[in-house]
Amino acid sequence: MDNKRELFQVLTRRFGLLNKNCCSVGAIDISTVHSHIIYEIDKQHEPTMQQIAETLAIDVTTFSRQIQTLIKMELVTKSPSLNDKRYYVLALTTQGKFMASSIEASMNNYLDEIFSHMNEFEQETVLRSIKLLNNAMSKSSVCCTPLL
Amino acid sequence: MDNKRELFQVLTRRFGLLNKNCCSVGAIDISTVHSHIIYEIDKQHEPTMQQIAETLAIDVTTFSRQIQTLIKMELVTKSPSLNDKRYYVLALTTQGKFMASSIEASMNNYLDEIFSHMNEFEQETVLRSIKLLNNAMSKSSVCCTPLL
DNA sequence: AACGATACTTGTAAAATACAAATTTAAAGG
DNA sequence: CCTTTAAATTTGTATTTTACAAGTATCGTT
Repeated sequence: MDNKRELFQVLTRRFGLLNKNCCSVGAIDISTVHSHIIYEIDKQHEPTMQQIAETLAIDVTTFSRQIQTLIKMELVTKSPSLNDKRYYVLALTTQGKFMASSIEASMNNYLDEIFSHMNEFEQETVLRSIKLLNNAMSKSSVCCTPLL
Repeated sequence: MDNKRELFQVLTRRFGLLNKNCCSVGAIDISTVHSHIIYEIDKQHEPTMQQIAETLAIDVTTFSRQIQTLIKMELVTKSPSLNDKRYYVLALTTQGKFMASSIEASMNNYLDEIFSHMNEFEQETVLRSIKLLNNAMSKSSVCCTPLL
């Protein structure tokens, strides 16, 4: 009964696809990575570059250029911190916030649709299990170390 | 209690990391995509280029070059089908099979380690839930359409 | 004021991606 | 049997993504 790996392999792919399909809002099309960046900037309180890069386990130099792109797209702003000019504080523009909530909405739609193929009890079980799994992964040493 | 999205967001990232970390076997370092390709070639019976590309939802032209790389690395072979010369049949070399089973082993280690942070009952529940989720996703229209 | 440490950016070069167009082979229609 | 159409794969080209090494600017400590 050790098809654990197979289950995870398929699930991983599906998640990848879900994230890929998630992010066309209106005319603007956004990459998976960008959507994760926007998600985190929205979630964290006055995050700096490094904070987001670390949360997402992205190389800082790569991240620096990704932010440049997002700024050009007018979704994100980057302002030098007043206390310490080495830091930059990231924030979403109005358009960026709109994008974030659009993605949130479509992602919720996707998930609701997926969950609609299960009964009430199964839905509960699955959600609880994902929490368990997340928890176990956060305790694990082999993965996920750079993540919160 | 609708943190469904958040749960999935984090889980997606962790899966990504797990896959990233999975694939250094000996001196050879392999990308996430390549490991998925090797996994599928190993799993499917005499698969063609298009079959694998479709299973993994990778653009065929991109896939063509990825296979070229894997052939150069001597992990994969590509032989023209006898029935229909338009097709190529993909297979793993001895080295490729070794790579596949090495990744399999290290992936199982990772998963076991993660599961070790849960009790017997939780482990059962989580596994069952992942099956449920996979199943629900396969029925869904919003994601995963190109996947089996 | 000088030192190293920290946050971030650029130089550069490799790899990944995808659209359009080409190539080869097979199947179908007349 | 020949022509046309379709299918599987490759190349041309151009963009994007990535990451290491090295750079710049600022801070804290002494």
